[in-house]
Amino acid sequence: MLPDSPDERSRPARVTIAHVASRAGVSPTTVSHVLSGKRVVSASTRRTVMDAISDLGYRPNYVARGLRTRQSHMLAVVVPDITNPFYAVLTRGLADAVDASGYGTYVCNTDGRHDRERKFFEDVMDRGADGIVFASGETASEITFGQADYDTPIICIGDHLEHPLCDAVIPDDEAGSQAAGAFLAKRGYRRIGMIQGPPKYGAERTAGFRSAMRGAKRKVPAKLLVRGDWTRKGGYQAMKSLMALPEPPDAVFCANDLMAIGALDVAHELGLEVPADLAIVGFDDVDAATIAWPTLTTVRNPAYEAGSTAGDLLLGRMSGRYSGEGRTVVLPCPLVTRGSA
Amino acid sequence: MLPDSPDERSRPARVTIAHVASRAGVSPTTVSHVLSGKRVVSASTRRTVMDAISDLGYRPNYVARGLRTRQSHMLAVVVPDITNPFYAVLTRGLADAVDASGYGTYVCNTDGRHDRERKFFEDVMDRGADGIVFASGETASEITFGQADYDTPIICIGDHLEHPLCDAVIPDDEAGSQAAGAFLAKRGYRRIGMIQGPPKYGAERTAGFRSAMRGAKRKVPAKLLVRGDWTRKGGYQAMKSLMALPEPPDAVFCANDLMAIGALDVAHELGLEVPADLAIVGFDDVDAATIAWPTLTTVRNPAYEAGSTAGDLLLGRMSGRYSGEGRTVVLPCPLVTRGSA
DNA sequence: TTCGGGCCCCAAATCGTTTTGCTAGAGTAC
DNA sequence: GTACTCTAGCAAAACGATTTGGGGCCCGAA
Repeated sequence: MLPDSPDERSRPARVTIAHVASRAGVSPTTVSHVLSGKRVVSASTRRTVMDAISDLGYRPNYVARGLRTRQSHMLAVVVPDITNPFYAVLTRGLADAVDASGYGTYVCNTDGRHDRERKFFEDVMDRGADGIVFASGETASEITFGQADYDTPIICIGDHLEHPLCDAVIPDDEAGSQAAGAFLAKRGYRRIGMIQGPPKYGAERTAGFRSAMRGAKRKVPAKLLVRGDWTRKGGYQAMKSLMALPEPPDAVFCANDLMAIGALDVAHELGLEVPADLAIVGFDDVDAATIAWPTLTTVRNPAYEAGSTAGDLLLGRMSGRYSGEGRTVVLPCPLVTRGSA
Repeated sequence: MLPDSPDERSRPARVTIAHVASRAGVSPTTVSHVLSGKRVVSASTRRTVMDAISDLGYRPNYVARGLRTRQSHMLAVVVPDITNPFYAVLTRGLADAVDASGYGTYVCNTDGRHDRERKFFEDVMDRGADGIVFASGETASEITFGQADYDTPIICIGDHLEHPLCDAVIPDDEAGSQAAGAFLAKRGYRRIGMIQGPPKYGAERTAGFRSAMRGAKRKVPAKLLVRGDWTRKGGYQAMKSLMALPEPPDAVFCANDLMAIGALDVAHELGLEVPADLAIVGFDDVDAATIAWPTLTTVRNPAYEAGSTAGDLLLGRMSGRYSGEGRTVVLPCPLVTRGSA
């Protein structure tokens, strides 16, 4: 079959506001006004215009509009990896919050790399995003945003940022971790250990745990505090080392669910009963927490709420309803008890 | 603290190509040419211009550029729900494939609703997306794209679409399901059942399974073919009904992993040994498949590859390297054997 | 009759690029 | 000196909307 008739000059030019205007016998100005409602036009003219619009199948060109109005009605969300359920849910929360106001979302995966964070930051600025939510790990604050006159609002998730227009929404990691520790203590576990995140990360989770131990008058030997790299495998290895101790723990708080699942793996491997022989608590409450066996007791990290409050904060600034200095909202991280502790 | 000095007219106007030009003592045209390289400019002029650019911190305005060139360097991906790991991974595959070519991705969640599919389709057209990948469930083909002269390339994932510029990438559900069925038969299971998707959905998976049973000379009693709604709970209920049969199955193929996990739930509940008493096979190979206990034998649905081939197809059309009629690439779905069968 | 004031609508400038001719000048060849 | 070809740069017209300062027209009041 041949591609098409060779002479297909016939492709109808895109229909613009000018076509509508000429068909309706009015000026482009008037068409614009019936569309935007920024000035009143008589009912009869409005009808004529509307008819012309639907006859011609006119659709406004957002790019042209954006050039003039300096608004893209697009938000950028910068995350380490959309494949990570936490960020996927966060993104969804954001999208849902702003969808009704006509904002779409543009997603960037940084893999936690600074160069990519920076590149995407510039990319979305140049694209004219109306707002940015920055959730790229804990490294956000290290980004240099340059000294330019950014009047684009920015929200940081999980971290602060020194910038006048920057709001922050942060989960209350410390309180959540404290609740987890207190829960284990109250359940009567004697030797409670923790698998932390890598050095310099997740300090609040460790702090919350320590505070809980202090509150319960429990000593926590240095040997019972080990580190993992957030992955299932890392959790597995860390747990292995804990269980190899002369006096292994009878309960372990893991700084995230993936590592907790790794810890569960070694419990299975060792033939231990969870939670009778060994209790395990995670952090995040990802989907997998209910799929693991036994189901994982964990601290809920409110990804969806984080995304949607970010959206609300952004909406507030973009609409001009709020224009003060940076706000910070902290989200509670409740303990959810299931089978593993 | 007061908002700012009251008279802050001082906000420096955005620096445009004209500023650069005047600072470098050349015309905007020349600046544009050094940036795009579309015409040659002398080395000395180029240097002057580049210096002016970095002195002023000029950054090109993508919106204005897009208006003129009719390119947004943005791709839209329309999925039911980014929260679903399958679509998250697909989106990531797409993003990775096109990132190097300077394309970004705009994500739309339809929740499988036709009205939203349609709305987002128009939205991304009006936004001037350079390409669209449509992965919104199995309903894509029912969308009416209108008769407009869309010269925007579209890729459908998992389904075809009657449109000259539309390519399709579809996973080989049938072959994958057949492999799963054949595997169970070869392992010597006697009564093999299946939990299908809802009516009218996932027909290929059922077909593959039936074909495998025919090939292995196994009869499959109608009672052993039940339906679920893709969810864990649905799988749980379907499995319940299967096990309540006078002659329950000793192996079950589930049309997706979530339902397989639901099936595992009832095995646990009934105290059955998996796979000794009961074998279970899923479809998709989501992350959770390796978290379930025992780990799930399943058929791999290549989400990442689907996304990245979609990206490649798009790149081919957008660059003009290909402009023929709709292509279809089918992706193999290999069986991955783990603990549950 | 004139003036003031609503009501509708229009012309033209603008947003920040890219893309065409076009031209001035410099270098050859005859 | 003429004719021709390059080279390097410029002016101006797009691209498709929004925005703003007017300006007819009509009506009622002075």
